[in-house]
Amino acid sequence: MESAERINRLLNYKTFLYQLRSLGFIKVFSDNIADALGISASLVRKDFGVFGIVGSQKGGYEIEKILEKIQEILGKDTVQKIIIVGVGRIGTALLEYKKGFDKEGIKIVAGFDIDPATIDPEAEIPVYSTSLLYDYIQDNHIQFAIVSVPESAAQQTLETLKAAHIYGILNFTTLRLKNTEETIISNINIEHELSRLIYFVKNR
Amino acid sequence: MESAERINRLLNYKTFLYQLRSLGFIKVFSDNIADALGISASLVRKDFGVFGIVGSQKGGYEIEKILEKIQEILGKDTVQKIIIVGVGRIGTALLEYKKGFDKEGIKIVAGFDIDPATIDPEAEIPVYSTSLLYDYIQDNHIQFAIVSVPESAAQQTLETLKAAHIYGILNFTTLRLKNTEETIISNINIEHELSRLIYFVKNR
DNA sequence: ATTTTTATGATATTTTTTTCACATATTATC
DNA sequence: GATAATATGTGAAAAAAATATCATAAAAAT
Repeated sequence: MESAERINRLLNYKTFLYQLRSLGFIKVFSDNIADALGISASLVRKDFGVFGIVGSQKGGYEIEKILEKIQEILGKDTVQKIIIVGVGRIGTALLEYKKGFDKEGIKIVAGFDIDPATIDPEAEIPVYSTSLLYDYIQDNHIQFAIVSVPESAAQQTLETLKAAHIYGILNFTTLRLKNTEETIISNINIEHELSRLIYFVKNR
Repeated sequence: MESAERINRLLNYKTFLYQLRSLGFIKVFSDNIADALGISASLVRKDFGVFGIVGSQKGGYEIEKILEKIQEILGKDTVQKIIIVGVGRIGTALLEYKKGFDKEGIKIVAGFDIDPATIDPEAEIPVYSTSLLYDYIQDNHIQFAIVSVPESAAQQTLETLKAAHIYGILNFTTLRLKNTEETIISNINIEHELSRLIYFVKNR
């Protein structure tokens, strides 16, 4: 399995190459990508080598071919069903990302909330009571969840998800739980991001 | 200057030690921290060494002392003023983080939006018209901005911020601009986070 | 007071990641 | 068709990051 950093770069390649393609480009050189992302060309080539992306000597790489390969690596052939637990501000914002997610084979299939005013099982993306969370996961074989509940509900929510043997959690709460044998937890911490940014600006 | 990874760990140490302290702990061993964060104890000690955090042999580290040192390293003695450009779902969610940010010396001083319905200069955190953005930055010596505008406004917004010589940008749009001499841009891409999570679950 | 225990801190080792360098293949030019 | 130009792909080298090892100091036990 590849390192997190390498997968990050792969995603960055993808984003950049989508842009290039939309500008009408057909081919690209490792140098172009390197300049755009601020890394070295040899690292781009090494990544491509690792992922089995081949170009032609002197002719560079075909954008279309790279993108196909990347989608294959990321397993974007199968649609992944995701639920959102906690349909507050952030949860709602994510529900609205729908279109962008769909394009990438990520399908948000339901939301869960305790607030009766938020619950709406008839919506395009239905929002159910959190009390149904565990059973929904079981019945629909859900593998991924985004958690955007308030601090106070975080522990309970994460425990429920683990108990339901969910495979991956994108955690927006500040509570940090460790990965288990079954569940990978990816934490997003805006405050950390800001603090880091401030640190690097100050120590530039 | 330290690596991004090391600063990340420092922030993780901070979060974990806050938790420990709130549980009544006074001292901590490198082993405890290592176990909690899933890294090795020697890495914790190496980090501490680099940052000038010292413990006592056999006695471990004083939590209070570590936390003081971390705050010092992160420059949390001075309050940083931040603005939010784009007060939609995500922008509003961030405005509501206020309390958590304040605690960390991060002060959101204003929002900016083009929607007249959102503009409210009298609110606790005032929301102004985006047309005032450039002048506000100049007049108030703002160094940091969070950008959470829709895709269509991203390019324009980021250009304005760069032109206003802002030092750091936390970018929630999918547009990726490179750092300039003056401005560090930190990109947050939820779709990438999800894709990475899915990749690691699938290739576990 | 002496011995034992144990956690730090520094150094050495190992592992991982990135860069360098160049042979090779492919396209363009003459 | 031969020659020149140039971008890939790869294996070696360098750099960076993480881990292991262990002497030492400090607390606890005897």
